[in-house]
Amino acid sequence: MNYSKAYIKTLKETPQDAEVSSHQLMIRAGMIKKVSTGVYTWLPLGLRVLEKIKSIIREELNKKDCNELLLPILLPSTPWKQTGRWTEYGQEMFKLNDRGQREFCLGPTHEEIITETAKNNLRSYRDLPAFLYQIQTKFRDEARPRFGVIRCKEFIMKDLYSFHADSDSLHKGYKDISQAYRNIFFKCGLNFYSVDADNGTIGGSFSHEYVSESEVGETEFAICASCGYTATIEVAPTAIKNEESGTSDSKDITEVNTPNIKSIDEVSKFFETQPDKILKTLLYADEKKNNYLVVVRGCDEVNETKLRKVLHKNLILSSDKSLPTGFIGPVSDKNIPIIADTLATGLKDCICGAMKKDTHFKHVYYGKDWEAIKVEDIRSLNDGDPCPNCNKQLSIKHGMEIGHTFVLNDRYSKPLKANYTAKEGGLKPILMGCYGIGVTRLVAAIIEQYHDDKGICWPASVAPYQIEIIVINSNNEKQIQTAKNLSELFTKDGYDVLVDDRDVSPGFKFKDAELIGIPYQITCGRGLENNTVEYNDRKHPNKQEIPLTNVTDFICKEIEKELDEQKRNSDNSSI
RNA sequence: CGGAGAGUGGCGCAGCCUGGUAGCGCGCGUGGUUUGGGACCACGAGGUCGAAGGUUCGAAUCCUUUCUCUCCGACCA
Repeated sequence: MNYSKAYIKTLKETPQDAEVSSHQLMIRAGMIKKVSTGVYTWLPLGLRVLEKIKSIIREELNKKDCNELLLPILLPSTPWKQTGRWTEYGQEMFKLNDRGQREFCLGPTHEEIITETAKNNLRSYRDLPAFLYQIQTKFRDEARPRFGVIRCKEFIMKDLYSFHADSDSLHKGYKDISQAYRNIFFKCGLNFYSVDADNGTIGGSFSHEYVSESEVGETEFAICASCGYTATIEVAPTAIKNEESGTSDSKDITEVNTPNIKSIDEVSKFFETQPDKILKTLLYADEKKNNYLVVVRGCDEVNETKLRKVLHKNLILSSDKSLPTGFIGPVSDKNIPIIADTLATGLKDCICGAMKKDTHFKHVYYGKDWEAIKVEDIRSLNDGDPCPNCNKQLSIKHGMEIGHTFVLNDRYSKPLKANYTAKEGGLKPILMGCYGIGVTRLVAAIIEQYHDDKGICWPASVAPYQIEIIVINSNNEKQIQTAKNLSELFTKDGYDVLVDDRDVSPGFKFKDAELIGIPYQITCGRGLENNTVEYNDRKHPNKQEIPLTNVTDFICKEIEKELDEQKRNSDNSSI
């Protein structure tokens, strides 16, 4: 492809409404264009990367006997009502009616429809297991889309569903797909972790999140350097034990005037103590506006996923202003049910808000001064907490969720009556697993890991073009002709080549090449007088003159070397 | 949904406080000079200042309403 014919419009200046580097670079490199908040057009350069990633996914899944199909985006409400998710999914779902007032949604995910589709064809244990997947656009009415294509209202996802006769087969399938996922992410060049995760509203028994390491990620996870334990912060259990509690040496609860001392920070300074001697109390409410006081230690944060599991319902932080914000505490006559974190109930002689403006209590003891209706692990782990597996120190990292796998069991097959005839006769619900990869998000994840201050540095496996040939002077016949010849040779070898033949100054071409990040670069310029071209590697810049006769061999070897390395990574990662 | 901020040629911004007919850089077009790090000269095109209403002789500027966008939080298979 000649650059002069390519629809690649780069931007010199960083767009104002892009915050994270992948977003800025995707816009500057002309990969995407925003249409509305959380809705993007994929321009030709971006689309090329998307297609490369899709090919990698297809290649790895097809190896595992997965079958690609394409489900509709427009989905009727009926199966969603049968599984209960028509209401359970909530405001995230785009709903609409047709002219006959029949209800539809734009598919946010496809468990219901795939189960409906598959059940008619999977009638016997002889048909199982089966693996079906699609690469399809999903729609979610995100409350707050952000970070470019990382969190969107419309995005492309690869979703795979597996169908099994028994639990052994399901777990074998799950493991197989996990291996395929590792291969896919390694081939994309990513550093990633597979971590224990929460099932959310999808249901089922257990799940893993695939998280690419990145500062902008919205997933927080704990990792143990010593035993390899990994889990998202939502599910990682607290492994700290309470000391023996007791009130034998207790002092009497005392009211203290604390004018305008509200935050945990201010309270700990005022009392000259540490946050772990203070009770942090937050007011939560359920959907019916029933209030709950949630109590953790001052040094901890409430984990709302854990909290949801304790009460089996969704709680949200209340904006009710009737309680004195900053002075809320569990010691009161208000009769609001209290959910307490285990560690909070272990504190002796601690400080808490007195439910009265500008007042705190000191010498507060659990059991004597306050009690909770539930005492459970409802805090998020902190950096340095002990590992639940080996008790060594955990660290907390940030990452981006790029894939998620779930064991669903009969969560969907049962309500949708997807049954098969078992070997010993009789109908049984098909057991299912589902496995997602955020395809559009992967592009951003890769850029987050592969960029510098000049632009993107694509891994060869997903680069829109593997090779860029820069013609210094597009009026120089020899330079143009050499570029053309080289391009044909590389193309014949199966590589994608971009030839910058534009009549602009050389600096312009170099800057653009760096920005769009083509991994291997050849410059046809002054060296041609001695029959050499200049070679450069985007990721490890090191310009060198190479004789024209060697250049194709040289570059092909460099590319193969990079691809082999990624392949070795995935071969070594068997689980 | 709560808090904060922003809408002025394709992009990035100034002008607004203190009302008087819209400006800069980049990009774009034409001609010319250039050709190894976003070149130079000349000429040129392009904006009902997000929208509606109001105050005023006069509104990008002041007031009201509204829409859109960004950031922090809430929410998020």
